Amino acid sequence: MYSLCDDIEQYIIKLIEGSPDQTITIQRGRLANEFDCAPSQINYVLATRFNVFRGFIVESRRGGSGYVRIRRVPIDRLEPVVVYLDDNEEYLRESDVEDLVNWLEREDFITAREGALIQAATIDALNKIADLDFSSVADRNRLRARIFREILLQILRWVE
Amino acid sequence: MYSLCDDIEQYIIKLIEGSPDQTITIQRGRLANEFDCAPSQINYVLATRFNVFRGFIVESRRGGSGYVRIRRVPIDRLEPVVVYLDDNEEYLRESDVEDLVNWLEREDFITAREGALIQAATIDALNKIADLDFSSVADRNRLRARIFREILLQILRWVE
DNA sequence: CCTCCCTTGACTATTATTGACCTTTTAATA
DNA sequence: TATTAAAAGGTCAATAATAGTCAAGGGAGG
Repeated sequence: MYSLCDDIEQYIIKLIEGSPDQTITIQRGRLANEFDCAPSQINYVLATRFNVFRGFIVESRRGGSGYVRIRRVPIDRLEPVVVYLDDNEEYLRESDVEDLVNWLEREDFITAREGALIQAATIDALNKIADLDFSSVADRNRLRARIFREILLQILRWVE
Repeated sequence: MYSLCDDIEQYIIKLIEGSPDQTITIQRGRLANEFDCAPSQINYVLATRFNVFRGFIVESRRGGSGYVRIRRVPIDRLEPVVVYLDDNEEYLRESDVEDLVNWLEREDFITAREGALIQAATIDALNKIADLDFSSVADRNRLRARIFREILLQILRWVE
């Protein structure tokens, strides 16, 4: 079954495989033109085939001489933790953060200093927003989970 | 994908790196002439790439023998940044965070990876809390500043 | 039919570039 | 000295060039 989507995916993958650093930089408009499709089709392909969970990261810039950069990165065992955070958003207490950070350190996913940074962002900072009208425990836990989640995704994406 | 803007930026950076005191003095008109562009283009590059958040200070003088002086400023302590965060809480936009993080990286206060973690916590995470009834821009900026601030304090406290 | 992808297009957001007009400083000259 | 022209640089708004988002519709397989 023919699919434009798959075509574009294959095309991009070929480009990446042919690049020395597993990174390509393209222009959305030009690519859309080559495939004679709507530009947003490219976004669809990027969102469904080149997201972090499939081991790619995408950066872009709008405006004159804008671009889309696609990079292949190795993925590892962090994914399940992200899923856990998604499922348990409103129950992520401070102590849970501490446990997770300890685990991440033990598993050598993060350095001790990075662990300290994470705790600063998800514990200390959230203890100092009493004035910000954001007091429900569940909401605070959710906020904590979102911050933690994004940090984890960042670790997942990271390549030296 | 050619970008005049990026070209001018690179050119200026080269000049600065080749100067003994990280300072260069140029003439807007002459530079604009070299790049065959509108003089105000130079102002645009200065405003977007060489502002304080990115660690540069620009001074200038008009009139006969006018000039534009661009200086890369080292910071030796993080406290001024923390003070800045306290004073400008409600105006700390995403782009300010990006610029500050880049600065911190260049000054070797943080690693590139730590920079990525900070951005995850203060940008990505805050873009995903629309449902958390926490939508005022100023409040969001404040929250961003608090998180950033705690992370910085953590870095300040950190000893290997 | 129903669902899940795919595909499109209208609308939005961001970044770069240019040009018209304004301000400041210096230098020549009345 | 006062005036004025020339030589800088500054500001701002309009336009162009990208990319992003979102909702609606289409079609193939169950």
